[in-house]
Amino acid sequence: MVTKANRGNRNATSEDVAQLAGVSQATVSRVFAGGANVSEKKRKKILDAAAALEYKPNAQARSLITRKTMMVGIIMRNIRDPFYSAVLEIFHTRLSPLGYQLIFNNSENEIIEEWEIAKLLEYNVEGIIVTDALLSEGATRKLKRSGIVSILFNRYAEGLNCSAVYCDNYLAAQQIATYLVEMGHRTFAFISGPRNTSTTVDRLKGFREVLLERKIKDLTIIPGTYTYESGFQAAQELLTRNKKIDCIFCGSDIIALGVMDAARLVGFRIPEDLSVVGFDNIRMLGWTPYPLTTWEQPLEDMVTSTVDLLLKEINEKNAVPRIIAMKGHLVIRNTVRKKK
Amino acid sequence: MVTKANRGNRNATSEDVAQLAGVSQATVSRVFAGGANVSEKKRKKILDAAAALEYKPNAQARSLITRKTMMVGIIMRNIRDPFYSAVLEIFHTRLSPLGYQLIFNNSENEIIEEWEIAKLLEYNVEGIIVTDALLSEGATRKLKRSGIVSILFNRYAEGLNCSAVYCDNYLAAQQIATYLVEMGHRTFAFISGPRNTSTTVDRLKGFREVLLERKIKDLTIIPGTYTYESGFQAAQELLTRNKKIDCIFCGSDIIALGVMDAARLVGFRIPEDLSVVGFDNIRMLGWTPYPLTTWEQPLEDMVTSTVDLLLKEINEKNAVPRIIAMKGHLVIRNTVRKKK
DNA sequence: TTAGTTTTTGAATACGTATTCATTCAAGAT
DNA sequence: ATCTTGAATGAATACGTATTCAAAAACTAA
Repeated sequence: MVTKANRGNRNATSEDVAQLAGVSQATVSRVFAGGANVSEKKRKKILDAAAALEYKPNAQARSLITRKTMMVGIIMRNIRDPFYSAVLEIFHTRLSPLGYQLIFNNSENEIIEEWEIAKLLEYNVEGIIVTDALLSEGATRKLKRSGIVSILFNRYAEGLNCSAVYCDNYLAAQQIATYLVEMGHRTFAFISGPRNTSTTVDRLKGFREVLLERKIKDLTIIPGTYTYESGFQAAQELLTRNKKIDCIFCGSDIIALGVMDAARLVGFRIPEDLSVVGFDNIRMLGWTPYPLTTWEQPLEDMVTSTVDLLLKEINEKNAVPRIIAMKGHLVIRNTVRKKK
Repeated sequence: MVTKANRGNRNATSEDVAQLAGVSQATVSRVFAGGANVSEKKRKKILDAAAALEYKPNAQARSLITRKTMMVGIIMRNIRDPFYSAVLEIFHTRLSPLGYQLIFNNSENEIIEEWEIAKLLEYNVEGIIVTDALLSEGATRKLKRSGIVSILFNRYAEGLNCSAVYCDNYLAAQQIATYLVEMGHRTFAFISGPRNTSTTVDRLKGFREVLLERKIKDLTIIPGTYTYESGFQAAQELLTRNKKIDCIFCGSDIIALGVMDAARLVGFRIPEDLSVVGFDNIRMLGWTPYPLTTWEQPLEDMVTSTVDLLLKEINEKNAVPRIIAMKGHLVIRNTVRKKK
């Protein structure tokens, strides 16, 4: 038998609570939505009734009326890279206390197309964070028209009308190059991520500029995919050529690990025979086989900025997209040969 | 001016589409909800109108009426462990094509309490997956009462009335122990995860049984936390004692990496001076410094089983909780000394 | 006391969809 | 032509909440 009390085993609603507490549904709502004035006496009664019925507000019904879902979508590439696992963890740590739920999406694509955000649109997320990838023009337009904020993390695109937070790769590459040259290196290789991404382009630009200034021309470029295997394979190629190479600059730490393992396998000692520099400063670098000199991305700060930007754009309708570059710094360990 | 057409910049609704197509809202709904019969002529008109207005169904409104949110919560510990990054990726790969959205939650707790699932309840997820942790009794009861399915991944609890999918640790430990004894080892250490978890208890049981059978009593147990640092430190302790140890069995690959690095640092060669066995078979083990012999968990199959179970319990009201053990197998690489 | 002010409250409504129910429509059988 | 049947449709309703509006209640000041 379905009585008023058990409602066929459905969860209690504000209506049920109202009935038990002897008030109207509106008053119950006022208690749980916060803000509005409710007399202490009734508030207490309502809270008691709610506890008795194990009442919890229904998020779907709520967002239907408030037009706020308090959900954010995150689309990640390369979640298996420890750098990005950390990114995800930190995003959750930041967003959860603000009451946002995080809808996780994995993608293997360099550019996120419309079909990949379709479900997030249906669910009316308030914002979308994209890490290590771009949004297609179509996707960006669609988001804009739907009034959904989007932010690129660790990538940016000039014409795209989309906010971004990234590590200043141009500056980083300049400083890395300067350091390497000062340490006496003359012939370089750069194992990058995919071509034509802001990350790769900026790093290449910064690195090249420094070399040009010093009249060094010896730079081999091998685009890769930010994976261990990609680094391993590129290094094998590089090191079995006739040409001697002083130093390999890697687009990510994971690439660098592949490079180091490949190099050691062919008999190169690091840093005596070959210097290696990474990028990211993932936690693993504290592990003994990989004392990698690298560029630390200010991960926590980058996430904080991203979340700030997200909130700002969610609240300020028509905010102008911003692109924020963050600095980072060189972490010197033990994979770059000292000056002779 | 707010006209019928632009509705103050809100997204188009089924009502808008209906109006433009010259049909009723009900018919529009029938087209998008699928199943029901609609004449080809009108269907075409509706789809055209929907495309013109960029209509997409509103998930919140839909779930309010269908009582299905098509959302699943996942609560993960140790997301930085590559094993669990992979787990997350695979869960997404499996669930996404089924139309489920994945709400990601991170937790550092061994036991998930009620407050950690509260938001997921408000959002009416249809199920909750918990990896590498348990649900508290209170949380389990609450979920049950709310009609939300919960499944433990890689843990189980006897009395908890909660489904689980895990790797048969008892069996695994038995086979590992057998292998190690046959290889001639006699003194052992086991660096486990946290005490009193099913994982640790089962492995210990299996390992001990085999040793007992062979009258070997030399087993030192050090509980840890499934981290590199935990393994590193435990190994340092173990190896600087007077007591000689043949072989260390590690609760996870990541622990084993810490152990190997610590051992090498103290001058032990692996496997000549010390054998090490891991658990999980994470991808990193293909990397050259860590040719770890380990137990492979059938990751893909475990996720598949978990998803199957999840769907089954979501659809069959009152399904009996099931606990599924999966087998896995030994992967022999190069960190266990061969029989003399 | 009374008039005026503020706070508290409930009835009614809207959010955007799926579904029920009754009605219309088209087609096939006689 | 009529009757029967099944498909196609629209009107109305429900899902569970927040919010508006007007009424009621509780204070304040005189």
